Amino acid sequence: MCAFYIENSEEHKKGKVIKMPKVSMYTASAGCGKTERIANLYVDLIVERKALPQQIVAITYTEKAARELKGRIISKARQRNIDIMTISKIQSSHIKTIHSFCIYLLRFYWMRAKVDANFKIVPELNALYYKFIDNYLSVVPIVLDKLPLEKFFIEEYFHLLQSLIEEYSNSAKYIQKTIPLDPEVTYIFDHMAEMLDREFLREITYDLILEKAAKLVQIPEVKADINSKFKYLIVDEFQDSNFLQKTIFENICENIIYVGDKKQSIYRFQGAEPVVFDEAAETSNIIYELDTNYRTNLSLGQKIDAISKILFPDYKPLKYFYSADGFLKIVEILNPTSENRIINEAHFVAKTIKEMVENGFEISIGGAPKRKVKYSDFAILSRKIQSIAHIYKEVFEKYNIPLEINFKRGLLQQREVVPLWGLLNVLQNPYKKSAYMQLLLNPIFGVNQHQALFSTIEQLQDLVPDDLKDFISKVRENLYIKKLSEILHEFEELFEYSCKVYNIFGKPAYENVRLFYDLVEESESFSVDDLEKFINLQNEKFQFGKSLSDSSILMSIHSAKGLSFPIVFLVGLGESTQGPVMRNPKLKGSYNVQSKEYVIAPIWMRDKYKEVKDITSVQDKQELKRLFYVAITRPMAGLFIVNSTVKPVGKKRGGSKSFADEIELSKIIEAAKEIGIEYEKIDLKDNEKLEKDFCKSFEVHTKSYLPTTIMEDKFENRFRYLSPTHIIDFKNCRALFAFKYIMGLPIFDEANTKLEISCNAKLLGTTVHRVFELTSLDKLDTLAQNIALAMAENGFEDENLIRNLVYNFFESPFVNSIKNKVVKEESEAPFYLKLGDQIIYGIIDKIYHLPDKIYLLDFKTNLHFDHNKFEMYIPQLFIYTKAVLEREPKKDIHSSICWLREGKMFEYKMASEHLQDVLKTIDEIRSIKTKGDVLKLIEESIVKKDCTGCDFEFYCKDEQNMILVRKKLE
DNA sequence: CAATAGAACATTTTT
DNA sequence: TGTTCTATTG
Repeated sequence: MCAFYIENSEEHKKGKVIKMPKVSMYTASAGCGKTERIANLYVDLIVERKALPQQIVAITYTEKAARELKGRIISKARQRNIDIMTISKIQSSHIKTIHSFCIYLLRFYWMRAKVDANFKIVPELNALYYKFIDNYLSVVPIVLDKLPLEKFFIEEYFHLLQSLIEEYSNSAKYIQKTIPLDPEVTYIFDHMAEMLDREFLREITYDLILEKAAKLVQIPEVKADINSKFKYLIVDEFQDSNFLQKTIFENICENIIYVGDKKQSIYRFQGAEPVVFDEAAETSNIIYELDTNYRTNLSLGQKIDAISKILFPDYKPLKYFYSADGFLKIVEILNPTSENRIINEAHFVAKTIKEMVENGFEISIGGAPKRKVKYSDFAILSRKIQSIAHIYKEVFEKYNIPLEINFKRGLLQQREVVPLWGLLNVLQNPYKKSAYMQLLLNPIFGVNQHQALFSTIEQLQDLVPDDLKDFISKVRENLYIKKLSEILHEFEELFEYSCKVYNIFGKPAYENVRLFYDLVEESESFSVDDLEKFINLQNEKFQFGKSLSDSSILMSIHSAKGLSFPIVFLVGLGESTQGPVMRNPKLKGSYNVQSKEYVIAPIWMRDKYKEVKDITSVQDKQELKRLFYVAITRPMAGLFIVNSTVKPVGKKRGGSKSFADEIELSKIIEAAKEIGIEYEKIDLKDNEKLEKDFCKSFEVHTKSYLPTTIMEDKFENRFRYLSPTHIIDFKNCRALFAFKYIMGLPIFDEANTKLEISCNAKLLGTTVHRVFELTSLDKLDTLAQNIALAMAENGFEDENLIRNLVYNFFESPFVNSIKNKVVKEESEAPFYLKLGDQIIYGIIDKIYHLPDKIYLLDFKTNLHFDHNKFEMYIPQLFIYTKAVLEREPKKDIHSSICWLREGKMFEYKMASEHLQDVLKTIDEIRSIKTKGDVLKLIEESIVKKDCTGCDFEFYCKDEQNMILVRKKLE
């Protein structure tokens, strides 16, 4: 059993009486007034004095939904004459997304949740996970045996780690239900859960927020405290919850109200399953079914009902409150070639909207009398938005129809747009490091992450290609005089940026870049700040529900959820549903509805793996149907379903299925006549003119001007960056170097004792280093506090040991002599050093700057001093000294290693033979090019070495293992 | 009828 | 680079 399993509810029942929350549930099809009902429930609770605003938690899944719900509740409260004090309480109450509520809980109970109180949210914690699994696999390597050996070992190894991380995070969402079929995988997951539990993380992912919160609310004392705070929990769009979120809900308070619609569950990529909804329904005390639709007009509603019946066999038709007229039309566009498929679709949509507005087409919405349509009555919804946004923008411009595009969140964060954003920032802020990184760290400018990370601002400036450097300094001269769009235009002319993007990232990325250019032009801004404001405003405009001008809107189906529009065009049905192709992951998981388990199968269990994969693909297809359902239930008065396809030339072979294929649109078309749905087929033959017109402004250069940045030889790339440890290890033992850094072999230990010692040693090291990081010489009085903090963070318990080591340093004569002279202090200072072609990076524990001198210190916690060991560290000391010398050439630099056990410091004297030695070692490392070289390295090294105590002696000593190693290197 | 060869396809959604 | 479909082969 995994450590993250929560106690089984059976045991709960047998043991002490645990109060289960009282659950009521509202299930409501689209348009049946869910939000309205929630707002009423909320206000009722307050009016009837059942709870205060601060005692009610209302949860949604998107920020937009949270804002909207809060707005609704407040306006309801005003209507009901609730006093202004209470309304202001509502303003600041817990009406928020599940994530922001959990963030609140974690920060409030940070000690119990074991997170740093000021944790930051980051996209991924892969480095941490890698470290954990790596530790584990070095102890129990059975999993590794299951990897196929045909590929070079290290690749397979990293691929395995990646899959483990991925599936570990996924499975955490299926609390109580995860079954890794392979016992070894179970153990690894256990290990990871344990490690994550121990750390006081300073950075945390969205998924981890929920995991940590789920664990937190199950701690009895915490639960009691939370329960005393909150009386009611209301969850909107409950169908989008996963098991983990449900667990959190069940521990917050005694009264839960779930509101949702199973048919609208479209967040499987976040672990939401319709089954979560079913389960909650089973345990709820009462289920209310809302079946009167207040959104859609009767005649349209009935047609949507008929289609829904085809999608979901057990679908029940609704009652419709408004009986005004409505229409539903399916249009199929048959294109001669795939080239203009989307463009033609956009033309059809634009043309239809134009005609309807100009002809004064009349609609009635929400029971109001008939009125003429305007542009803002139309919404265009698509499953994929970013690949079509630009095309729609251009086409609608031609028809002179204002179109708002509900941008994919973070166009500015798209990898192809980031360099442009970086460029604009670089122009205005010559000393902003992050701007240079945005500009350079991508395949277009080809600067490596490591290289930039350890560079100073000057070095970064040097990494800018010469022609771009010239461009930047030229543009800076008339900054704020030229519009940003003009600057970008020149940039594009000069560097053909969009063409490069097209060649590297493909068409959708290219279109994003054009979209960005268009936006910049539209904004007419002169400064980055203005541009940013403009783009944010574009986003905001729609997020608050009402557009300011009379314009149609294009948005994704996902973001249209919960919204309604007078007339909807559902487009993009002809787009393929095939996703990006990747290597098969080593583990795959899926929720098995029959067995009610989330099953994780490794690739080495071939049959099970296939089974799991099949389940996933079936569920993916079901979700597409729900997505289609969400789209067709948005309109109030009219719906166009547009499917733009390519006429098959001859017989079709292979390929992917489109959205329309997957939801079996053909079945719906078959039944169209019977239902009374209008159907039109547009067979395009001579739409040549549109194509030509469009392509002129859309020409794509195909020639690539990029140098190839990827070197042929993998080893070349691997050792472009070396750390001092690499060099020390290589000098020490070549076999160790090969095992550790080239082959990525795990470390074995026959007895656990050795492991425990080394584990403790590592822990001691990180704890002590953390104390040194926290403590600066001018604030020595915080030392005791820092020790306590570091120990809590790392879960290290031997306080005496830590104190000894730390005081050995801080009470040393050295510290006393410099204490009052230090002008600047740096901890864990990263550096980057270039020796010829070689880039070396490393981290210096401590740097003390005195007016005329600089002291570099490296702390050793575990080793006792002897002279040989000092010799061993000479390359490291040389590199440190050299790196700092380059930064501060005029100062006198003293580098030392500080053995904390004895409190002894040993100073290094720079010598030219040390440079020669390092260069020689680098040369040797860089000359390793083939597997044969690696093998030679190992064989030569083994003969002459005594390996006692080495982490890798397991390999060298055992002939059987050596046979395996040789086989891998053949 | 079953097995196999080979061609065609393609980058999403959100906190 | 894996999947999925069609055409071909035995």
